Amino acid sequence: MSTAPAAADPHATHAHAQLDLEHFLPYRLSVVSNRISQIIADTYARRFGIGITEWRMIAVLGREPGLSANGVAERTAMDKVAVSRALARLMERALVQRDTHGDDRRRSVLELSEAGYRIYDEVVPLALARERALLAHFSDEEKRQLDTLLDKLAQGLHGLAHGDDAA
Amino acid sequence: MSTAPAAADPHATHAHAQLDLEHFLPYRLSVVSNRISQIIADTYARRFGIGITEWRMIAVLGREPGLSANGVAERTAMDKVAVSRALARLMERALVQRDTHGDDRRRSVLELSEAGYRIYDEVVPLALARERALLAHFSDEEKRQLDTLLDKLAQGLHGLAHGDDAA
DNA sequence: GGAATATAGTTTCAGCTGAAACTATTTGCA
DNA sequence: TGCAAATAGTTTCAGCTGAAACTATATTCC
Repeated sequence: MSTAPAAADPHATHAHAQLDLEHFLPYRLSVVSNRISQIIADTYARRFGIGITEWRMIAVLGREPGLSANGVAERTAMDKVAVSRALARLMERALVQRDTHGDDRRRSVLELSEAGYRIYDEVVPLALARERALLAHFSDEEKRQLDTLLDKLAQGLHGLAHGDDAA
Repeated sequence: MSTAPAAADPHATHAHAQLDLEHFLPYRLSVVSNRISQIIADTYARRFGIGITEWRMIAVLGREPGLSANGVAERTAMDKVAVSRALARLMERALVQRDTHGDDRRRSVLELSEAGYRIYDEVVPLALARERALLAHFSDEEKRQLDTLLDKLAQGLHGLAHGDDAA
């Protein structure tokens, strides 16, 4: 906190509780994460005309063809409404083909079209390059740490969700 | 990648590029961060009827009374439209008072009302408790690492924003 | 077999969001 | 002084989002 100009009002320094947003983990995480997402989304939008949701869908379908819409939702942390809408957009542009599952006609069977794979093959190296750029100044040790810490944060969330009255 | 079921389609294993969303940093950051924000937002909404934007505004005004709307925007990483709307909601509920700056009548001078401070004083300890809960299983060393790594990620972003054609 | 329940996916609705346009005020400068 | 440009903040508009309702199909259980 090098530049923090001390708050002038007595309220801030006396009676009241204190919390600096800049040092508050959920805030910092959110800011960093949203900026990264925004930068990436801009690139995808400009170059391919797709949003984050579409990109995620293309990414999982490129790796696991034949997934159902629900399967996509599970693997992308998106809800089924978002998946349904992304699917509609992708089908409109003929980037994804939909079939119906033989045994269960409620279930869709999704696969990238040739055009979809062309985008996939272009976006994936770009995404990986972005990730490398993001981590350009990280040592191998730091990358490992980041990996571990993110996992640990994710784990901790399960317990956190319902601790509403505990303080 | 312990549980990855090998993709069945030849597309996935041969010719095409490969990227696992689960191991892709921007995706993981986004998922963790959004889940944390969601959990916190739910709590604030249920207990105080305020959203994340309002909470951020209350947080900075509690610490730095007298900020302008622009000052709030700078300190919360929100854009001025979001600030304007959060301000409208907070004033409607009489949680924030607005005055006009003497020397520059465009500029607002914002401060929490008594009711605003009451919420601030209730929310701050709750937020800090949430943060502690999130980091409950982190050693001091891990907390330091997380701090450092987030800073480093944030720094790296400045250079990333315009590297559009580089691959 | 057939009613009740569950599941896959879509649509509707109401609220949120950012970009751009707009108003009001101040600053810069001839 | 007075006009052009900049700044603070608000409003408008168009698109995105999640919850809930809805359709269609499948499963359970009598």
